[in-house]
Amino acid sequence: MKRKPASGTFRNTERSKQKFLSAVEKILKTKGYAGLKVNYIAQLAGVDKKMIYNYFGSLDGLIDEYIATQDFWSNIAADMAHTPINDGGKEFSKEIFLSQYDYLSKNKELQKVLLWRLSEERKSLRKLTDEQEESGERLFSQITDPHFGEHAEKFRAVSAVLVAGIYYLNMYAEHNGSVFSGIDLKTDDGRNAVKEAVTFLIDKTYDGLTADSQSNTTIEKTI
Amino acid sequence: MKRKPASGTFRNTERSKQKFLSAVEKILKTKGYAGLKVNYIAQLAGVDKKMIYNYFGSLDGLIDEYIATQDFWSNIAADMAHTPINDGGKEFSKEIFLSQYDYLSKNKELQKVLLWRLSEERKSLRKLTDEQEESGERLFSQITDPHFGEHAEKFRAVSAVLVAGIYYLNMYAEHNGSVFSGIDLKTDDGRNAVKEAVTFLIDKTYDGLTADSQSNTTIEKTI
DNA sequence: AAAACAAGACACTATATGGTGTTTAAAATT
DNA sequence: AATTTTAAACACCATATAGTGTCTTGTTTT
Repeated sequence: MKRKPASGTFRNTERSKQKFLSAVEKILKTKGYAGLKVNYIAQLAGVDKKMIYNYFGSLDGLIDEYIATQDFWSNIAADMAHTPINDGGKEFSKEIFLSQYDYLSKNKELQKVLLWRLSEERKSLRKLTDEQEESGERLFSQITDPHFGEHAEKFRAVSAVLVAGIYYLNMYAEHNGSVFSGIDLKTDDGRNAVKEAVTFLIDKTYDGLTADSQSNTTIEKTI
Repeated sequence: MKRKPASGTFRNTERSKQKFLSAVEKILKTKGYAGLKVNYIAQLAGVDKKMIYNYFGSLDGLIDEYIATQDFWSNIAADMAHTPINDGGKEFSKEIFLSQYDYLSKNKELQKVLLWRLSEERKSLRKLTDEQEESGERLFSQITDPHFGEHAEKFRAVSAVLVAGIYYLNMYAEHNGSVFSGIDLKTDDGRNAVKEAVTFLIDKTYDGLTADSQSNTTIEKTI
C-alpha cells in the first residue's frame, strides 16, 4: 500500500522536485551545462541536496529528467501550421530558417543546449537530437523532397549548411567578439544582413534546383 | 647574473616545458579543454606539476602559452598563394571554403578549439579570434569587396553563413549522431553532398550578386 | 673541485565536489 | 489521537583538484 507523497506547507514533494528542475533551468541559461553541480543546484533550489538522490536517484537522473520534460523545439511545431504550401515549400522554408535564427538568438537556454550537445555525450541529449532529426525528416520527405525530385538530397545539403550556419552564428555572437566575417552579429544591421543572405540563398536554391529547372549545369561541376 | 637553464640529461628545462605543452596538445585533441587539469597534464607530461608553476606561473599561464605558440589557421595562409584571381575571387572562395571543410574534419584539435571558444571566455582565445577576423578582413577588402561593390556586405553575410555552417557541421559530426538534415556527415557521400551545396551556393551568389549583374531583384525583397 | 643554483621528487594544505548516514518533525495513514 | 512514513536538516565521508613547502641531487658557475 503506497502512500501519497507529502504535499503540506513545509514538506511538499512535488514542489521540491519543481524547485530542483527550475534551478537546473536557471543554471543552464546562465552558466551552461558546466555549472550543473549538485551543491549549487541544491543551494539555488533551497532544498537539501539529499533530496536530489531521493527524487531522481542521482544528479544525472535530475538532469536527464529536466531534459526530458523540456520541449526545446516547440517553436517549430507552432509555426508549421499557418503557411500555405504551393511553392514547393519556398516561403515555408524561409520562415522556418529565419524564425529559427530569431528564436535562437533570444533563447539562451537553447544555445547552451546546442553547445552541450557538441561537448558531452549523454543519452537524453542524443534522444533530443534523434527527435529533431525525425521532425526534420518529416518536413523534407513531405514537402521539399517531392518538389526537388532528383535534387532532393542537394536541397537537404543546402538546408544542413544553412541551419548549421544559423546555429553557429548565434552561439558565436553570444561568446565571441560578435563580429564574424566583418558582420556585427549583435546589431540589427548585422542580423538583417544574415537574414537577407539566408533568404537570398534559399531563393537561389529554389531557382537552381527545382526539378523542372533547366539551368542546373553548375551543380554538376563540383570538386 | 642569470644562469643558463639546465639542459642536462636528467634536468632539462626546455625539454620539460615542451613536455607540458605537448601534453596540453594531446589532451585538447582527445578530451577537449575540459580535460586540461594540472594533475593530469603533469602525469601525461611525466614531469612534476610543481614545474608548471615554475615555468608558466600557473595553469592558465601554461594554457595561454600553448594557445599563443600554436598556429591553428596555418592552412589558410598556405592556400592563399597559388590560385590566380581574375574571376572576382569565385574559385578562390570555393577553394578556401572547401579546404576549410576538409581541414577541419581532419583536425580534431581545431574542432575542440572552436568549441572552447564558444564555451569559455579567455583572453588568449579572444586574441586568436581577433587575428582570424583580421585575416578574413584582408581577404574581403582586397578580393571580394571590390568585385561585389555595393553588394559587398551581402557577400560577407553569405560567407558568414557558409563558414559558420562548415564549422558547425564538422563539430556536429564528431559528437552527435552524425546525421544532420538527413545527410550522413561521416560518409564520403554525405560530405560530398555538403561540398556540392557549398559550391552551388557560392556559384549562385556570384551569379546573383556580382556588381554589374542585372538580376538582383530577388535580393531586395527580403524579410 | 667547491660553491651556488635550480630541476624535480614528494609530502602537504585547502577547497570543491559527489554522495551517504542519522536524526528531526511534518504529513499521511490507521 | 496514535502510529507510520518520509521530507528535509545536518553532519559526515571520499575523492578530485589547484597550488605550495621542503629536501635531494643534477647542472652550472666560480
